[in-house]
Formats: sequence, structure tokens, C-alpha cells
Amino acid sequence: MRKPERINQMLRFINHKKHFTLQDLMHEFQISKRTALRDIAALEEIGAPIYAEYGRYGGYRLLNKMQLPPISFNSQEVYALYFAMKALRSFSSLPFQVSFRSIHEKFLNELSESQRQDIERIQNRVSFRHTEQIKDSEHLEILLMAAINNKVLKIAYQKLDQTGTRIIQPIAIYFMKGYWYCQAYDICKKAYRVFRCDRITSAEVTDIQPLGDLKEITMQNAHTLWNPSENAVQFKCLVDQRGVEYFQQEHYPSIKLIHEQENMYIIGSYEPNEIDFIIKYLSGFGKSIKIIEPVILKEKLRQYYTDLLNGI
Amino acid sequence: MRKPERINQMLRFINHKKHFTLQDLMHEFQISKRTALRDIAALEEIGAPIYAEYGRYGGYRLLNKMQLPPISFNSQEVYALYFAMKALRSFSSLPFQVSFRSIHEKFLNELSESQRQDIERIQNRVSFRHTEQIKDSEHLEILLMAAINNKVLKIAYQKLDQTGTRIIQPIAIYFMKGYWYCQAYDICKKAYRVFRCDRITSAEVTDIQPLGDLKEITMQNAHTLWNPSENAVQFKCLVDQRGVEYFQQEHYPSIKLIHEQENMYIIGSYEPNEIDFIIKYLSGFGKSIKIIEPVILKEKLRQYYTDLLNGI
DNA sequence: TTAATGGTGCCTTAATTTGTCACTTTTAAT
DNA sequence: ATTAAAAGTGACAAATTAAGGCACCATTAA
Repeated sequence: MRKPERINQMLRFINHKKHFTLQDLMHEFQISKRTALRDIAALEEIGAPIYAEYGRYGGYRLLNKMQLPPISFNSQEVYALYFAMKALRSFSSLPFQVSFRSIHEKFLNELSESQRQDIERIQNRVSFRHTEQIKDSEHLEILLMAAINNKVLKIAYQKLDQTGTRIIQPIAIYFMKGYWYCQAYDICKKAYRVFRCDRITSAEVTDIQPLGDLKEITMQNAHTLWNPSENAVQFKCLVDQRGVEYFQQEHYPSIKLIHEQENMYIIGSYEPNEIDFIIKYLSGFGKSIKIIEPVILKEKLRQYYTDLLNGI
Repeated sequence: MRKPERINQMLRFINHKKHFTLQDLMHEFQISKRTALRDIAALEEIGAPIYAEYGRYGGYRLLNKMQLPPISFNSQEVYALYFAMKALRSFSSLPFQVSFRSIHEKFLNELSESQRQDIERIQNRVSFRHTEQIKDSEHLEILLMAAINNKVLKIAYQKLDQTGTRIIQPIAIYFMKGYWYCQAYDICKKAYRVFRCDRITSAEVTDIQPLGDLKEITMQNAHTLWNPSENAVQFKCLVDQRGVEYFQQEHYPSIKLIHEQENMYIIGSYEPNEIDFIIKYLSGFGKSIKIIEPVILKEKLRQYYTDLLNGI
């Protein structure tokens, strides 16, 4: 019997069993254990809601079925879920392996004809344009798993046409403005760093002892690690109303907006090697910003504009 | 994608179509005609009640609804949906009224204890930072409904501290970089315009006759309406590799990236009154761009940098 | 500790799947 | 009658996948 047909029969086979084992599949379909295992993998890929139970008297079982309408979710909720899914779809890589086609088809299947028409019509009229993802990031899953399970990774990281090796302990991953980033502790440099995931060209788990105290660090409190170094420079800039809007559109955790005597300022600190980045960022404010301090930042910005003028 | 998975997705794909052709399959699954044909054979072998109609305007049809193996969402898919929903939650206004608390509870109810723990752990390690919504937009639902049902609206629109009344026929709404926008046809000005939804202070349906031919216009083909006027100015700029990356992060429908003799250029056109906007946009490229034409754009950019220099 | 159960990695061999290409056949519109 | 747009066939080489075997790992309940 060929595989696709066998897989389909398996779907039906498992569907009227609450519980089955590899043995069952092996006997039922006359295949080896290895093949049965691979078939299970194929079933999962298709989207069968099975899960494994380890150990003696273990086996496979079916998950609670997630019932869609009319039972659980109302139309509004279904629309919201549908569009949430569509928004996610615009990522080309995700830290979970998901077949959007499969989710999409499942969704549409569960809907009534009129709901389907509603979605069809709404679909043409609403969109979430986040910046599209620019480069694929291949190792998201391994980075995420390392963060969750507190593992240390050895990665190859590409920077300015050079590739170096780093030993890192990932803390979290996040998506921002078209790129995936990984917050991590660099074991060699003994410092917290952020890596752009598409520049990580390989990643493998090592046996190196992780820092135990990272366990409790999550996305929410990770910023506490970012103590500016002793070389960090404080800056302060006056911004007008437009500048405030721009700040809200583009801002970074280390930069804050404050209100002081009828005026708005943005303040923060930067490491000396980040000055080019800061200059680029501040220039985005155009006329809506005025650097108060330090003087060197003013000087650098002046230099930046002068260079640009000469380059036109 | 492997065959068994594809075959199963096909089952679902054809199930909610009354009619489809080889072309559809080829396009949908990115396979050759021969393979599509072989897949059809496989589907029939499995037992799908398909029959072929020969000749022009032929295709395939389903004899009767088939009974699909009842598959529900698997763990990975549930995780993806959950995070998609969390991402949507960061919008303070949405075009549908949704209680996230209710969705959230329903979600968690369906999960097993171990899945709930998985989500908990992943949650602390992954985030999607889209730009958060900056201002509430109150009339999204009425705008969307007007777009879907082809109604004409009377809106109050605030621009530079002045409020004016407009008669518009909405085409679509979209979310970009923190703001909701509405594409619409301005009945009075007889022109297509984009409105920022948070600046719409009121909106009500009118009985004014809509333009019938907007019915077929959707998000996807709306750009065809944006014929540049006769005053529009063409521009062309040379960009380097960094410039290409910047373009991919921030681009607009009317601007394109082209490859020409080993060099990359961005080209497009702007209306004379948009020149400030274009200058701001081009300045974002920093050193990665060189304006080729027109001369006036170079001049304006030079002026822009000079002003900024003087303002430091 | 042990036995039963799922899971992984690796290898070789066998089989299937795929795309391409040049045809046919059928049907409805013109 | 002609034509265009559909499905369908046969054949072949290349690429991919599946299969079985085997050793060993990981997890769990008795």
C-alpha cells in the first residue's frame, strides 16, 4: 500500500480509537516500528491532534478537540481569530512549525457558509501591514528551545562579512520591524547582547553549564540586565509635538520620553560604539528635535549632515 | 511539501469548492500539471467523489460532500493561534468588537494542563513587538461596513487644527505603523484619497448614490486607481546594499526597487505637494542613497540638510 | 530495578514522486 | 468549422522519499 493512502487510513483508524500504540499500527498496517514512527510524524504534520504518552502503558492519545463554532466561539471572535492568523501569516519564519494553509483550511471548514462569505468580503477590505519580514531566520526554534530549557548554544554569527563563533545562553526572542532578534547572555564576553537571528548561520546545543540565575529572567524583566556600562553617555533632547509622534512610532527600550516644564524631552544613554546608530535615529526626527546634551552628539550630528550634504 | 500532506490539504481545499481546475491546484500547491493530475488520481483512490468535466469551461466537481476525517487543531496550531491573538490584543481599536478575555478563557479551557504550561513558558520567551497603536480610531467599524456594503459616508476630518466635512466612499482600511488608514474615494473632489482614521472625528452613513464600479475594487487592485496625475514627477535614485535593506523595511506602494546593470535603483513618482514627504523619506536612507533625477529633488534635499544643520 | 513504551540517528536499498514534453481527446463558444 | 480551454496519456531521467534494520536513548509505572 502506498504511503498517502496508508496515512489516510491511519487517520480513520486512530479516529475511532481513544488510545493506540506503535505496536497497533505495526500490526494493522504491516510495517516496521521505524516506519510507524515516521507515519506518526506525517500525521502530525497533516495536523492530527495526537499526543504521545511516554513510559510503560504509554501510547498515543487524541487531544481535546478544539471545537469552533457554533459551540464555542461566536462570529466576532472567529473573525478576530481569523485575522490574527492572517497577521501572523505575514511572517515567513516563526518559532513554531505551522502550516498556515492547514490552519486556514481548518478554519474555513468549520465555518458556516454565511460566515465564510462574511470573511471573504471582509478580507478584501482590511489588512494589517506590518513591515514584512525581510530575511528568513532559520534557527528560531532552537533559540527558543534553548531559552525555555536553559541551554547554552554555540552559534556562528555573521557581522560585516566576517563570521565568528559565539557561545550564548538565549533568554528570549522577539520580532521587531521586520527582523527577529535574540536576547542572550554571551558566555565568553560575560555580557548581555542582542543578536539578529537572520545573521545566525548555524546553532547547536552544547553541554556547557548554563548560568542558573537566568532561569527567572523573562522578557518582562530582561531590561534590568541592561545596566549601562560605565562608559555609557547620557543624552537629552528637546522634541516638539511631531517629535513625540515620531518617538511613539519608533522607539527603543533604553530611550524614554519625559515631560518637564511644558516641554517634552527624550532622554537615554548610549554606549560609545553605538553613536552612529543613535545619530541615525535622531536624524529621523528631522526638525522636530534639538539636542541639549552632550555636545559631542551635536558635533556628530553636524558632521553627519555635513557628510550627507557633500555626498549629494 | 510532501505528498501525503499535500493530498490531505487538497481534500480540504476541494471540499469547500464546488468547482476547480487543474490550474487551481497547480497554482495553489505550486506543482506541475502532471503532478496535479496524479494527485487527482490519488484522491480518487482514497475515495473522494470527484468527477471531471471535459472541454472548455470544464474542470472538476464534487458529486456530494465527502466526509473528511475530522481533524481539529493540533498543539502547534493552537499555540500559533494563541500568540496571534495576543498580538492582535495590542491594538486598542479593531474593526470588530471583541472581548479578548472571553476568547482567552475559551482558549485555555480547551487546553490540557501540559499545553497550558507550554504556553506559559513560551509566552515569557517570545514576543511580537509591532508598533503599538498610537491613537484610538473610533469609527473603524462604520468605515469597514461602508466599504463592504458600498455605502457613502459623511465624515468630519481634522487636518492641521481645522475640521472639514468630506463625502467619501470607503474602499478598504488598513493598519500600518501605529495608525489605521482608510482608502476611499472622495465624492466631492472626485479623487482617491487616504485618510488617517484617528483624524476622523465623526462618520455617518448617507443615502448618496455610490460609484458602482468600486464594488470590484479590493485591497489588492486598489493601487490601479492611483494613477499619478499629470503633474507627477518621476524620480530615480541609486541605492547600495544597505539602502536595499532600508527600502525593504520602509516602502510605499508607489515606489519600486529595480535592478539595472549591477546597480540597484529605487524609482517612483510623487505629486508636487508631496515633496516634503519624499524628502523626509529619502533622508532616511542616509548615505545609502544618491538621487539621480530630478535635479529639483537634489536641490530640495540639500536645502533640507542645510536647514537641519542651521537648526542644530 | 525492570519492562514496556515512545524517540533518534545512521545506513543502504528500493520505490515513489516529480517535472517536462509532446501528444490526444473532449467540449462549448464564436 | 474553428478555436480555445479544459482534462488525459505515455515515457523517461532526475530527485526525493520511504523502508527496514539496528543500536541505543529517555521516560514512566509497576
